Amino acid sequence: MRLDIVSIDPRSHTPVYVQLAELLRRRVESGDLQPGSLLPSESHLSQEYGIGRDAVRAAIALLRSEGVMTTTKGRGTWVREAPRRTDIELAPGGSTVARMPSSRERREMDLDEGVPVLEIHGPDGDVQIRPADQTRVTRPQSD
Amino acid sequence: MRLDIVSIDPRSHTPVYVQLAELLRRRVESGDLQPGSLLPSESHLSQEYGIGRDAVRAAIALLRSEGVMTTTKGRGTWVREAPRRTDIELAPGGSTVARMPSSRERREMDLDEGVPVLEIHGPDGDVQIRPADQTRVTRPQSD
DNA sequence: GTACATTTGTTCGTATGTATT
DNA sequence: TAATACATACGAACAAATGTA
Repeated sequence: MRLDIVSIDPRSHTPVYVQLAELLRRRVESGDLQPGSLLPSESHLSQEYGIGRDAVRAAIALLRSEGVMTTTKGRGTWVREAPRRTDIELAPGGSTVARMPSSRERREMDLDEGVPVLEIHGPDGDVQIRPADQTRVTRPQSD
Repeated sequence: MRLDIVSIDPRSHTPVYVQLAELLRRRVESGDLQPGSLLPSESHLSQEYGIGRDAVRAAIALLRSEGVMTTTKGRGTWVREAPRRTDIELAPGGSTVARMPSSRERREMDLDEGVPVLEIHGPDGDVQIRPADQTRVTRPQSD
């Protein structure tokens, strides 16, 4: 049973698209919208909430940038299913940093929006770049 | 050898806003636009390149999402200055993953757009969340 | 303290292009 | 082919934040 906010107030000081994003995020977090499930179309959401299509698109873009949703042109928007993470052992003397990929890297590695990359540096200056949503960097209990 | 794009072709199959983003990114990478420097206003860029303001905003939004630019309402857009990274030693038996922060986390930690967070898990289940652009996770050469 | 100019933010309207079913 | 859905792009208007005279 849900008592969440189900309508949007255009007179609020909070932008309409932020309200919609929060509403949708809450539905994901509560399990009401399961990973893999399809969202209503932009036009549908636009009409359902009585807001402009730009606002719907902005809300979805925000959630995409957080890695919560993923959109396919001509098909629709889904709640993103995060892939399983593979453990990578950080070498002695190694290090790792995270950052957002450039557009080119995102294209070449076929990354969803809102997915960072991990730069894993070995002790000899070698660098490995991996999708952050598929990676967990570990250090073993004892060497 | 590639000649840099210095103008924008509205008939190209590459979207206008992507062309502008690439153009600006190249100017940053080449050092022509230094970190900390102010971009021309959206209206100025719109007129200079003969494109709509929406396209300019989309280009800048793209660069923000990559952590390249940062924008302040009412003031302008700057080339982002990345902070210095602090080393965090990954504990034996610990692990770390990277992801994008939620809107709330971004607000609470005062993170720029396009900045991931690192979840640093200790061996005892404790979790530390740090801005990825200020953090380097290391493992010492020998324990 | 006010008023103003500048700049970014939000929203709507409209049109066209591209991808999928 | 047709219908549906997302992507790009233009214009326009007003709101909100900032800095300055």
